[in-house]
Amino acid sequence: MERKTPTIQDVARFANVSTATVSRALSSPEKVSEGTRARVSEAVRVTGYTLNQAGRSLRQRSAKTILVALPDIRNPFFSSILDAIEREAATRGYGVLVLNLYFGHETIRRLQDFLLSNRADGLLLLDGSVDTYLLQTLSSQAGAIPIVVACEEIPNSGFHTVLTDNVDAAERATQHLIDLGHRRIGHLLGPEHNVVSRERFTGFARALAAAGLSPVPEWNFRGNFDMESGFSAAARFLSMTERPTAIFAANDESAIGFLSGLRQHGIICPRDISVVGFDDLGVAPHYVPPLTTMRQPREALGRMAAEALIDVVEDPEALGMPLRIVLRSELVVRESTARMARVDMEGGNRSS
Amino acid sequence: MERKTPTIQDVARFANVSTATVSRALSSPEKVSEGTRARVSEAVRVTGYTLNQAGRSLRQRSAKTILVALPDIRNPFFSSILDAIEREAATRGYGVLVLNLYFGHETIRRLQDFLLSNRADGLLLLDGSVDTYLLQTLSSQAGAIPIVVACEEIPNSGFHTVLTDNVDAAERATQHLIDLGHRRIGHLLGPEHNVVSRERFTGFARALAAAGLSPVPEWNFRGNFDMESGFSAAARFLSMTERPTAIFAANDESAIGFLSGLRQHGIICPRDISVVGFDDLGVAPHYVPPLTTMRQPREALGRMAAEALIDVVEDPEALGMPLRIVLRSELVVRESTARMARVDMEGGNRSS
DNA sequence: CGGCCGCGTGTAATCGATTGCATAACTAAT
DNA sequence: ATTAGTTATGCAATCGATTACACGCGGCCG
Repeated sequence: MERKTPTIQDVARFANVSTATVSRALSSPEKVSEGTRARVSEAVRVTGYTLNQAGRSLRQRSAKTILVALPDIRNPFFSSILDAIEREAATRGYGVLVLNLYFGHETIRRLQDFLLSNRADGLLLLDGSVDTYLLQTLSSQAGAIPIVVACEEIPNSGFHTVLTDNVDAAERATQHLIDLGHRRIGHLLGPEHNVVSRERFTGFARALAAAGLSPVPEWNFRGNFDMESGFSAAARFLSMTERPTAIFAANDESAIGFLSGLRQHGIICPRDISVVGFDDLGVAPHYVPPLTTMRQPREALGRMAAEALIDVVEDPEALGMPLRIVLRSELVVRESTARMARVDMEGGNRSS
Repeated sequence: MERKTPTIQDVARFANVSTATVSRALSSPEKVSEGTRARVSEAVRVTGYTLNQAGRSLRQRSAKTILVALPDIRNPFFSSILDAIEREAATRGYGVLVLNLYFGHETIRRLQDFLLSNRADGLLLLDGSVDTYLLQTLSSQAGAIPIVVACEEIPNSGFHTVLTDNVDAAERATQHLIDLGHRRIGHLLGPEHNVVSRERFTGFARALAAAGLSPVPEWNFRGNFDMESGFSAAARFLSMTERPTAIFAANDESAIGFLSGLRQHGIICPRDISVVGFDDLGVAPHYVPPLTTMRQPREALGRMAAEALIDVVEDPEALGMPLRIVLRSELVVRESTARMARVDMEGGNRSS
């Protein structure tokens, strides 16, 4: 009863072969004769043998594990990407380690440790705001740890990258508002130093410019990708006398917070204001009103990033040049955006 | 340039000591003289040494990693628990492997492999519907893999468990509706074979019974914890002539789907119906109307579960009896529930 | 018939860190 | 001065799997 977990030795003894043969029978069956193979299988069955990954890792210097580092697991946007990554990794026989990214050296050190200690074979980074220098070191050293950056771009880093067309998508989202007749259009921004956030602002500005509209700085509301920041932005919106008739929000969460804040003061979407979001969260179609939003192909993004990373892990030469995949987002029109009704000159809104 | 990652040997050579001393200097510094310790530190710094976890795992038969198995990472309820788990694990120096649980033997085998192959030292299970027999085998064998079940209870399993007071919380949620004067109360169920879902139903029924109300089977709407199922339930609700005036939904997501479905047909909450949800998702305070809901202490749950698991991993005797922690949920009253207005006898609702 | 090839298998080294045991150098006690 | 005890360190075995190399055997070719 007090037996330890069986090792390859036990299997070998039972099948009357050497451990080398057992190993071969299990990982390259074509190298052993049919009879031996059968005896080994049987022995595995009887002894209840399972591989000890630590032993294999040590010898092969690979852990069959990838490390996913992300800024916030709780964010449904990231968690659904993580989900896709896990699925892809699972089908290729890899485990997935997750790491929350906070600020400070502590985190970076942890990240480094995971990679350098052979616990993970590669890094899938879902955040562009990590110390680039350190990462470069990691990936260019002799150890050459494969890195794929997803969601956010680290400019000039030379890392493989999988992302969505943020600038273009933001431009199209804004264009949608313009097409509906809006001329007074504001933007609910993402975090100040966030790459994605900037790209979306760029797209927004570009659409305005293309339509010959001049940007109004007061209509750029500081935000933070979360509901609270959208809620606060609503307060600022309400305090203004010259208000926009439409808002492009950097993501759905802030859009929801914003709408929620407005509604408390009787400003109703889409009657009084049109709002387009970004991400197409699960709740978007069920919000009140259902949200018009840019849908990012989250599953595809996660899957492709994982694919790419594992490809490189298994064959560092696999991808020649640094890979750069850009996935197209799709505008989903629902009810939070509506055609401008009447004259545009009166900026005020009455409460219901 | 073509150097491999430095090993403990390199450090030893540089510091002019044996590998044994280096090992001790790093993991039990008190066993080494001060001078040597300094030389080793210096050597570590110069060589850029980092531990190879595979080597250590092999020798110590522990991976400093826990495995978290959950039914759906995308679900914000689970992802925020996962977040708390990761934080706790990080502070104790453990890595976190995640595993999506699907159905079928494939998944179970994977789970088993992870544990038996020494890739993880313990299992944190966020789902009660896994084959109990298999788990029992895992945890009672000589290997004795520590298991903690969180969120859901596996009755009579003898596993350590951390969960919330589902039955009681559901009873209190329902009681809240009763307190508001509702007498015709329905329930939007969770998945049929789900433990949590059943517990919440039990609490619901208990509250009804305590108030002397007789349950109406047609008012139990089949659901699935997701928005779509809530949305479909709304269709059934609308087709009924005798409708409840209040609904206790098994979770916020289904509550939102339900409300969204009703709203499309002009049934407005809380004017025409009161709804109480469960979980207090991030969107709950910003929904229209803001959702009354039972808030589960998700962070605490994740943290305590991780704590307990790591305690057991590090000292199998740490917890004597199977641990059972029950955390109390808290009713958050917002605007989706309102006092019954007039006579209760006319069940119909008019659209606006 | 001799040499070569290829297949299937075994032997033993190896991956990197930890740790039981041995040893040496001191200190303290008798 | 001898012995016992303590502290710091080294030696070498060990964890479990993989794999380079060697070997034996049978078949085939010249």
